[in-house]
Amino acid sequence: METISPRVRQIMGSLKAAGHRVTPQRLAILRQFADCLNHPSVERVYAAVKPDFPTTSLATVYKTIGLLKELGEVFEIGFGDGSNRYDVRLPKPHPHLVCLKCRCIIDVDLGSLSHMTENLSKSTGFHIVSHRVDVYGICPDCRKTVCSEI
Amino acid sequence: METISPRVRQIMGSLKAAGHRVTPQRLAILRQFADCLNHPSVERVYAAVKPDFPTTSLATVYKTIGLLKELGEVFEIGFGDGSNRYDVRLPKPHPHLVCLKCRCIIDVDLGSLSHMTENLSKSTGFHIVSHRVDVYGICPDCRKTVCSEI
DNA sequence: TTTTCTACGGATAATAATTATCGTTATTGC
DNA sequence: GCAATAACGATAATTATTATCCGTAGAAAA
Repeated sequence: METISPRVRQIMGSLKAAGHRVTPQRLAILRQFADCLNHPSVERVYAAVKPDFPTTSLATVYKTIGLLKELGEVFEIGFGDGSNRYDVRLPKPHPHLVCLKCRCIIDVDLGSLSHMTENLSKSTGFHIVSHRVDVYGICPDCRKTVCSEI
Repeated sequence: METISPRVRQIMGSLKAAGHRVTPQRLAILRQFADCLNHPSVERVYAAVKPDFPTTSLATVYKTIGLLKELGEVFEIGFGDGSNRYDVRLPKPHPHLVCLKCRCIIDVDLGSLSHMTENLSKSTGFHIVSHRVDVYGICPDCRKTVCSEI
């Protein structure tokens, strides 16, 4: 389809406003990111864009993500084992629920986090900039198949 | 000094119970980990052990940490940029307060996290295994010098 | 429209943290 | 003390990410 979602249009404006070009490759990456893929890895974005732009390089995906990070339009969820995931739809710190088996990531609303950071700031003297809350477990789908895979 | 702290003694028992040897190198790493260094990186542990055991290899530090992870005696705090930190004193998931400038890490008590995971389990069907809460900011010390460094 | 200038894309090399390999050494049980 | 084997240490391999470099395409000016 040719329609461009509001979120993609918003990011396009953000790119232009910062003096960057909106190239076909970038648009393709953006659309996958914002409309199709949920919390994807770099590899997944790369694989999704490849069919439309067979010559696309991994480097281009990395560069585009770097640009979006700079503009604050993407939020990076880093895991220790070198498998970063990205969130373009809600590009700010928020709690995640992560399945340890299939690695799916679900956004959850825990509320009252602003109070938490306020209290922390008072009690420790830190200037709070950001936060990260991850809860790890096994998702309902994976709980069904967990035994058969051992 | 030659005294061995209760925590180090506990881990020594844990190692022996699992059929592993307590070698001088491992003991040196353990003592730094459990008694001296707070949330250290691998490099810091390596540097601290080097004076006592000049021939120590980075590989040995990694292997020892891997062993302690296996035994559940160390908790790994992974950052996306490939700079893991470790916690031997309190080897289970807990909230951290991280300074974005000097990278110091402080343990904080936010309470009521068990209720949070209980509610999450009910509302999402996940089997909750672990969690991670990180709050990022600038620590009081760094706030004093932040301007002079620009 | 043509020219120019520069950002961008793509291939590949470089980097850096971690893990694996392998011969040698040291520890433990007998 | 001796044999079996776990552990050490040096180094190679691996992997995600970043940097480099050159050719190209796209915007702006003439």
